[in-house]
Amino acid sequence: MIEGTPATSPTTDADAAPGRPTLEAVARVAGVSRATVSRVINGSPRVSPDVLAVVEQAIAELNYVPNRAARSLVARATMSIALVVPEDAHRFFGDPYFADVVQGISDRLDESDYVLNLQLTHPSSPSEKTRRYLLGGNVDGALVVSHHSGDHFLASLGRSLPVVFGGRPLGELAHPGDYYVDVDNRSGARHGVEHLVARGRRAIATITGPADMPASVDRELGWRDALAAAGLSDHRLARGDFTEAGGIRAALALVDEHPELDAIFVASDLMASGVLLALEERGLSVPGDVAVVGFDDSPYATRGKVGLTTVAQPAQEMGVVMADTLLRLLGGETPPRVTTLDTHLVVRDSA
Amino acid sequence: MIEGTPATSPTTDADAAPGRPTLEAVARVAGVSRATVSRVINGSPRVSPDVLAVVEQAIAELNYVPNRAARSLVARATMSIALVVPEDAHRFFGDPYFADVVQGISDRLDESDYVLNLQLTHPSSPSEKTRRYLLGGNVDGALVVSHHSGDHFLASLGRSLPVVFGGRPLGELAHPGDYYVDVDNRSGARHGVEHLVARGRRAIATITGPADMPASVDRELGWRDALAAAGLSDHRLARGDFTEAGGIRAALALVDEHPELDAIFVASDLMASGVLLALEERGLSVPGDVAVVGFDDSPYATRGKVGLTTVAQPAQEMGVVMADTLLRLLGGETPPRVTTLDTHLVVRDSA
DNA sequence: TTGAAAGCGCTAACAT
DNA sequence: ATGTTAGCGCTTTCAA
Repeated sequence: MIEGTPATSPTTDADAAPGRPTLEAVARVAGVSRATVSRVINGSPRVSPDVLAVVEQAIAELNYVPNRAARSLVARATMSIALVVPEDAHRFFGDPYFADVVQGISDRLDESDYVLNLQLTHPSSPSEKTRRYLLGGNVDGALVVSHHSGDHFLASLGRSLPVVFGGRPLGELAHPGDYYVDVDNRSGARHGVEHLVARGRRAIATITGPADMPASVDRELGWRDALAAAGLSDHRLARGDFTEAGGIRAALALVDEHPELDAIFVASDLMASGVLLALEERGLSVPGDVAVVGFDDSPYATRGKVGLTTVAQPAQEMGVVMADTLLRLLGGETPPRVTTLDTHLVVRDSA
Repeated sequence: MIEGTPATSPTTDADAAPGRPTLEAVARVAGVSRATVSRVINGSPRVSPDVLAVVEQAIAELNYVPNRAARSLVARATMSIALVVPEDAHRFFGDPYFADVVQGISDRLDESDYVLNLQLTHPSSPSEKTRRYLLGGNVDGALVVSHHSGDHFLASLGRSLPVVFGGRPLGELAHPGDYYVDVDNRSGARHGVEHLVARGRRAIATITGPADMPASVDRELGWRDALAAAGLSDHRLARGDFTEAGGIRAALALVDEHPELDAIFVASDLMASGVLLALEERGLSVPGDVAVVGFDDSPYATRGKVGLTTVAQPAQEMGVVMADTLLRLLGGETPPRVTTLDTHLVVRDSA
């Protein structure tokens, strides 16, 4: 089905098979042994310049491409890694953060010989097929990208396979040997809140994400850190769910219960976007009445009328580092088990 | 080699290798030949019930999983298909439409033995690596998901490999033999505009997408169809870019240039979301002053204060059908070259 | 119905 | 520096 044009066939053999050229065909054309061709392909230094030229010529001529399966079989490596996404598709694809992470992963992998196998799985329990796939030696390693990490199978996957997590695995699901790259959510949040304090705000509330997500927990901790350091009260808290609608609900609840609040630190830009809507609804000006600081520096930060001051996290770099860490692991190196990426504050209008 | 825990080893051989069990190991345990085990694995009917039971028992006992590479080598099939995404990552991941398509693809593929290789490429020219990958026999087929399809390499990919496109390849880039699944953008748009007409609107403008996207072109055509049928003028048109900001700009330009307009048919919900913002900015009420109909029925349709009346397209089904078509192609069947999915109008507040 | 044997395309000792 | 030779784990004729 993938017939190419026969083009040039310098050999005298009568057997010209129709399929893709094999290493053996190259060897024949170049007039050398298969081992030599193999050496050329794998960049061995033990090849004389002239032979190398001849072989490369033959390769080009035949448009030869090594057969991955054959190579994998003998090398006992699949040269492919899994991108495990234990999230609802909308959740995942709708989040600019993931877009950046995946782009970073893809970019880094482009420089390698590995390919990416996409595994969309149910958040709380990967399918039997996925499990078998991951454990069945079909990939050399895996990258797990998710906010959740609430699943035991994935949490323990690192014991059977080289795995790098995006974001710190949470609590009991974390294993001492886990590799992961995370952003410094806690200090990022702290800086965001400190900015609020520096702006003279004193009644600073927060809207967190779900309690089962490490990022939520850490950002909440950072909020408390800053308040404690400034001697401020940390009793104004509402829990959101990282959606815009959730942000609206939480903000409404917050202003109703704590009418005195003069600032809100929101754990994500998407929720902050909802907060802005809710505040407008209540006739509260931003940053006049209430200052708002978000988290992510996603496209949502600049979507509304008032630019969102937010804590930027290097999502794409996160992807790059994740891929890089796994690649080094697969290469037999010993990369750092934990990499923590820095955040930085982006000041716009809202605070 | 150092012996691990012997566990169960009914054989008398002294050579227990430590790696994953091979088919041969299963054969030994079951006391049959490798050929028989192979038959069992591949569901051959030529196996007696008792032997089958014994072999299955052995497989379960050893937790045997066939080696993909070995299988691919002999079967001359990789059992993997490429998901080619010639879009900017943000564009792609930020679009709920793609989320659904990919989910659909993934769902359908989960029922097969194929895995998905993610290929993020530059919209206008896939990297050399991607080209070699796709053409080098590394995948059995490819699924191209994009709004664009402005690239020649991808457009002609179908000649070297079974390929199914998501969305009709445009104009000169289309090849007679191409397989694709598309939604009926033209009639969908027409119905949307007809709804506007039925609501008594007469000065109906449109905001289109980029001219190089088939979906844009078709929706514009549908808009014209409806206007022509109603004897209305089709001179109120602004070109957008399928982004929210673009929708805002286009809407602003439209109301300034055609203050008399009483309705806008917008080629995507995301842009329509921007349109709603722009209209509010100008103090125009929806649907009071201006009625708005979007396209997609994405989450954006219900995000704002006023629910968006929109033309729903079955994005997830599109993914399923794409995958299904490719699978049938790979299976030697002859599925329809073109599948056109229906749209339907979802009436909310905006029109 | 079952087994024996011959590869699929490649790499990696081991010779030379 | 280059060639020879064994497989990697599986499927598949061909016999029995």
